[in-house]
Amino acid sequence: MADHRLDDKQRELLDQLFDKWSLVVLDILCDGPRRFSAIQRAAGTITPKSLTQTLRRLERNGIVSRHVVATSPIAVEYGLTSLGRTLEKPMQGMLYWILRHLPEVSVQRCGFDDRARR
Amino acid sequence: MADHRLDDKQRELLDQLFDKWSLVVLDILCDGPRRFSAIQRAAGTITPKSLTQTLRRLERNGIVSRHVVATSPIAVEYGLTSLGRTLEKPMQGMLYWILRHLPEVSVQRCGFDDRARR
DNA sequence: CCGTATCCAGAATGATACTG
DNA sequence: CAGTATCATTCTGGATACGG
Repeated sequence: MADHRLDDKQRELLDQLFDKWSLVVLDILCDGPRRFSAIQRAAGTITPKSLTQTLRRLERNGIVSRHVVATSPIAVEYGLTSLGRTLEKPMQGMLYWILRHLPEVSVQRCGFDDRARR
Repeated sequence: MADHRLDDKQRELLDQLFDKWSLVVLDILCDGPRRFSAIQRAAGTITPKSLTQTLRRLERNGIVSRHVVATSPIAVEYGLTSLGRTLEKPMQGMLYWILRHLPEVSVQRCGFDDRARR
């Protein structure tokens, strides 16, 4: 494995998957389809503008689907596509790493900052 | 699984691991320790400033180690720490996803853009 | 060789207000 | 409800030049 090296196209996609909100939104959608406002609430502090942007990009990449339900008032459901679901496992791997190793990272940071102060 | 939701600290770490260059650099270091200029060459177009920034941050997070060899001229070797190596598998999972699914993503993009044009 | 310093353009993001 | 529009600000990263 690893005879690769990322080219520009691949780095672009990487950037889009790992921008400020994409992973957070994807993580939410892993639990099932959600409506715009539900995602916004779950994500914490994201503004509607940023959320729209994030969802559009994920939709464009074929990872998220957008379904309009013509009720009144209107409802829009976002969910993972089949392509999006293939991303679920590797993504959870990364998120799990964060959960598991953040404490150790915090320790390392303190050590680094102490050394830097001297 | 997945009773979590990322808090601010966790999102911060996520942002640092997935900034423009971190994954590229980590990917290079997976193959073994490398010197500053070797990383720069392998990464493609990164400027020394950005590379320094990326390496410092990874070092601060305890993921990358920096070792100065007092030859003349000076040499500096960067490598993964033991903590960094635990990140290798999940990271390769993501990179592999990119390699594997980029073609499909490209197709999806074209479809999306076509639909948008109308 | 391994960086740091400075400057700067453009992208990303937040705040806020408004619409179908 | 599900966004869009606009403005202000911050943040990122490239270009370039220089220093230990």
